[in-house]
Amino acid sequence: MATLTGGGEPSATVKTVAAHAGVSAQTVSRVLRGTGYVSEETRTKVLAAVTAVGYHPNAVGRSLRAARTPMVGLLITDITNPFYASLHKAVEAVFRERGLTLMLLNSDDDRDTERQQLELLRSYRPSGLLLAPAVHSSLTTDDLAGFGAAVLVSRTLRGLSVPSVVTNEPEAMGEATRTLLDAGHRRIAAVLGPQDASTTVRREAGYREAVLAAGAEPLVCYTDQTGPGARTAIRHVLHTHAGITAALGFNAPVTEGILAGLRDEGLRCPQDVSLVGFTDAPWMAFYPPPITVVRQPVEAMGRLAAQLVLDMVDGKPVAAEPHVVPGTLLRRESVVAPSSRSLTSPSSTQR
Amino acid sequence: MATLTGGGEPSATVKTVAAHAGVSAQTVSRVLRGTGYVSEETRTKVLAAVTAVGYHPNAVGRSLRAARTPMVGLLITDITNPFYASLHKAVEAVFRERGLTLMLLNSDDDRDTERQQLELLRSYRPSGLLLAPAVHSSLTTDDLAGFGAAVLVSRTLRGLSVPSVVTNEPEAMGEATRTLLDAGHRRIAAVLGPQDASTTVRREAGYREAVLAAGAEPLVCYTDQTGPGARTAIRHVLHTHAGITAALGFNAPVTEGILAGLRDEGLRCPQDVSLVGFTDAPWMAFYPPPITVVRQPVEAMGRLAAQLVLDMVDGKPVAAEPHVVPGTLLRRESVVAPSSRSLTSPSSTQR
DNA sequence: CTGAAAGCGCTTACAG
DNA sequence: CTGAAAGCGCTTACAG
Repeated sequence: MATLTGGGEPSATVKTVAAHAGVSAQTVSRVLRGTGYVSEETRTKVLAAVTAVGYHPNAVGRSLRAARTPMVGLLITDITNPFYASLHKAVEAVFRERGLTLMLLNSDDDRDTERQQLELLRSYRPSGLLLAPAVHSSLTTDDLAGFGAAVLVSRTLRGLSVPSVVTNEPEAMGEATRTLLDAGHRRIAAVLGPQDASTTVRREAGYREAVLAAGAEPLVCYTDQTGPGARTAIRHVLHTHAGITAALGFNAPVTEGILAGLRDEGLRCPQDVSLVGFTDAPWMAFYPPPITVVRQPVEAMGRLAAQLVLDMVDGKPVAAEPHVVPGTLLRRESVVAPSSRSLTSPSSTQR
Repeated sequence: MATLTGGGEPSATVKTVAAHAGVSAQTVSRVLRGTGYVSEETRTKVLAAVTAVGYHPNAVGRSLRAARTPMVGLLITDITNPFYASLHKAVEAVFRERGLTLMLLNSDDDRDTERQQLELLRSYRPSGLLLAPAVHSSLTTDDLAGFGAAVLVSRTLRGLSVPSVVTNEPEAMGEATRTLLDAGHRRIAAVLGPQDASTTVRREAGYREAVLAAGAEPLVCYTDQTGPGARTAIRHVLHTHAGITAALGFNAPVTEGILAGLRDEGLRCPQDVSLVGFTDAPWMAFYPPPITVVRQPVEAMGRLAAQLVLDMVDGKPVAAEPHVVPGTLLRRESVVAPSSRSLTSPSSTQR
């Protein structure tokens, strides 16, 4: 059996290069950074020496001297949520162009893990931070001092006076709800995220306002915003509240969970239960039926949030009020008029 | 309008703490790292000083002295591919436990971006690297020297003699193909990934062997392994090859794209075209019909790959041969016997 | 246009 | 059990 172990000969430094080129270390530094005047001859000599000795710059040395690392943290709750994966991709593209590294950190939506990860990030002396706070986050404005540029994305947090980028959740959720009301639905279940998350609060507000304006009764349940959680939740609400003919999904995983739960109960979408999701996913476009959904502009949110961080890094003033990027309702085929089934109890259709 | 700019007062260092506690800097260091003998009294004094002056360790200083950063890179092609998102999550969990930071890098499946990102990672003097190489990667074993511990995940690369973690792709793909053959299908389209990717090569081999053993004709097409790419590809192959009654999807996004393409063509799954996917996704379990799929053990692959890096970091020997984690076929409802439609041209069903 | 000196924050030998 | 000294690799003033 062939085996390998971690190797590692001492690597070349600016000094090695300097010695090889017959110049000083800071001349090497000047050539590499492209700053200050260097004669063309010296420049060529140095570059030749760089390849000759196989020199690779050491970011750690540079960062120590510069007091800041050209790195921005992105602290989210779960990378397997496609919304955050797309957010990471959009943010990374902006930063890469500017020569900044993006460091991804997972909080698992846990308050202590969040603090721990933030402490880790802080130890690298990053230039900035993009943060989607954990549900019961204990972070304060003081905790975010020292990150220089800090910006909230998607979720906000009471008492954190930091710029933020969000969607027009109340309006978008209101529109989604009215789509169902207009189709004739009166008993519409809203399957939301964690009760105290700002995203839940804002989306619930839009839902309640629309439902109450139509003289209907709000039917909400809270979940951990995962598919399995939503699957259990929708089944429970169907059993405890008779006559539900429509549902609203908090995010893409929750919308998945609702469809799974409906299937568990032997209910069809949209014939038995109409559905509107919040946050699009590729499969929703060709699912039978294609799912009507509020498209969250995740790329735009990511780019804007990244730009705010860059502006703050550059010392430009940034508005402290939330920056709102509007979502749009994509009308597909998962909403139809309620059927007569709505009058029978769901348990009668179970096997 | 309230405005904020990036702040940042000079932060406390070990010296600040030392002065406050009336001890030396390296005593502070000893207390913080928990190494060597320190009297209980000194220890208490130092810890009090740490909170008093608001000290936060600087990883940059530590890394410079230690020559290695407690950081491992994970270089993948696209974080919005759920397989890689889950891989990141699994790997991160293992490393977090060991106090290692995971740094996510995107290559966009581009050879130059891959080199660029690797160079960036190298500048941080990381302790290791987990790599899913780009399709036309130009990396050599030499390029990976200096990363100490390097391990390939999911994809391998000819000429790279580095430990790797893969699935039993030929066997699993063979089994998936035989499921379709056994149901009576003879014209089975395999919608694969990029032609030169090791994953494509291995899965195609399993497909071809099974098809040829059954005396049928292989029908393969290559894609960029994204949903939109697969959507175009399946439509094209349906038009150029008459009588196709079944399809095999290379990964989750490709399986999505196949379903979208079938819908475009007015074809139903499974009545008109049976389907088997490679790599599971949550929505596949309750899609109508639930999709039969080869489940890739992504968490197990991630944990194993992470463990190999840890072993190499610890100087333990690691087998250079590929480490194979077996996938399993999940039989759901997207495979049925071919119908008579198979005798009509797909264009006749278009509107 | 180029170089000698100092220091970023930390930890590793080496002395007491 | 504790401290004075040196140095990790780089870049920033400061001189020539």
